[in-house]
Amino acid sequence: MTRDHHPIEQSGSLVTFSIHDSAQGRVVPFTPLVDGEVSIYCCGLTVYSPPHLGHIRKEIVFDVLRRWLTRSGYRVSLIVNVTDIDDKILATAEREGRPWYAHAALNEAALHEATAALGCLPPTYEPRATGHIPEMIELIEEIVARGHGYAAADGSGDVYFDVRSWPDYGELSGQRLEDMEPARDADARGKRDPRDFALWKGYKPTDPVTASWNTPWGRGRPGWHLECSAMAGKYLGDAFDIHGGGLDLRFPHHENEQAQSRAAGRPFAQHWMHNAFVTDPTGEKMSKSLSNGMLVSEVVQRHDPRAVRYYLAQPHYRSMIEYSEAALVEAATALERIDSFVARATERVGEMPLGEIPERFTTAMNDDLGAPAGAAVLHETVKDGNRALDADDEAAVLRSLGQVNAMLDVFGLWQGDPVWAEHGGGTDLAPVVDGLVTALLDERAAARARKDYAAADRIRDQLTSLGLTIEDTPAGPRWSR
RNA sequence: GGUGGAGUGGCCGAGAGGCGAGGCAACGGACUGCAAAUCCGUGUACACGGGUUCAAAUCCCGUCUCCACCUCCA
Repeated sequence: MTRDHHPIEQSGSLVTFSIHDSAQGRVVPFTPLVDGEVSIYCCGLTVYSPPHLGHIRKEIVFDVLRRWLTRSGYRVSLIVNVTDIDDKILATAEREGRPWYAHAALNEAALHEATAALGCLPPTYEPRATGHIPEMIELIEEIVARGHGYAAADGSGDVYFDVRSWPDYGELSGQRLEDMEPARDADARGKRDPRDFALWKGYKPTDPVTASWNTPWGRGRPGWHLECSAMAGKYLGDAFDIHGGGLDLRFPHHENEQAQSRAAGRPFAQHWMHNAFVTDPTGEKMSKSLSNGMLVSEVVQRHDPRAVRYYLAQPHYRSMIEYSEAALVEAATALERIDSFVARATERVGEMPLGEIPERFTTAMNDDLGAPAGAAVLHETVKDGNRALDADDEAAVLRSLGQVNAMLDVFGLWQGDPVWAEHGGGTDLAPVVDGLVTALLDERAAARARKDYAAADRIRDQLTSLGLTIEDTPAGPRWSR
């Protein structure tokens, strides 16, 4: 595997990875702050509910980004936080009658189950908001000391960011302060401007005491935006390369993160990447509240998890995916075609090589993660490989197979990837099944030999009705699934 | 009111001035006992109306429809 070469040396010329920087609204060449390393902070989930298809798309998008940059020779640090304290967690936990932290832990476990099921590598580190209160307090102190934050005048214990003290406020989302809809926040709660946002939220008697921490401004809990700034700073430093997240976080979350971090004197993210949504079957954004069979745990009951991953990874990350069950089935069929080539080619050459990545695939992925164009190259390579298989050109089969595996690996779909290894559990019946099916196929072969096609077809129909596919190849019958 | 995005063949889904990405489905052919798989072949697609250009899905103007954000939503 040639994974360690430095990108600069790749094919003798400078590698030109470009990304769409949402802050600039265009695709720009990417140059990391530290040569050969990429630092990425990606807003994780607020764990008040199990993840649905839309949530998991973000995990897959950034997993593919990370795999691609790693494959390109970079050392990648991917920090994905878990927001384990916020209004919705408190509210949902109370409604469901369990402590907020237990509720968060439960849904964090569901998140991990979902990411593992869909083959996402664990991030470099996954900090929890509640584990970083000291870092948050430090950050607030810096902001206040520089005159961009203030404790609420009403003595509530709230601490706000003063948006009017920060001229660049609105820069990231391309909005001007005066155009913004004034917050529909009826009670100003001691704010200087209705658009000021909370850095820290003072303790309210309706909150559980366990959801509060002591600070120089009194007891309370962190504001959502502040958490991310503090965690990004701790693990990636004052400046880092890429900040990612869902499109809906661009404003206010990311705008606020950037404002408060820079107001504290930290350069913060150099580039912003935002992935688009998965819409629900009515064409609207999938919301957390309606769980109409879109939870990851439900979808993987209906479909092969690798097919689900393919379905979410193949469209461009900035395009909306209009979810439909039919489209998912279609994606599964397309992946089956690839898998079927891999299976037959692997049988032929007797190994699972991870080969070179075709140039066109590299070009596609370097252009703002052009997954669709990359997938097209993948399919064309499968076709090449199938032709080679038909032509008995073993060298060409080996080459195509290596390329296909390498491209699958970038998408996190390579079957040799440990993320797809079966996690044990129960007796492995595979050899038994294999033996039984082989015995039946032998019987069918005998029937065919004596031209008793009725008997032969009966056996095949029987196996087909069990969900197996029987193919007669020049090398004899093979069965799958 | 402000900001951003989208409308592509039966379906999904790229592209962004000239040679029809790719997949799924369909049809024809090869192969097969029949199939399956595979290969070969088959498509006058770019919301609508104007315009610019030798050439427009791609640029400009206008219209319609949809979506997102401006509410602690990936």
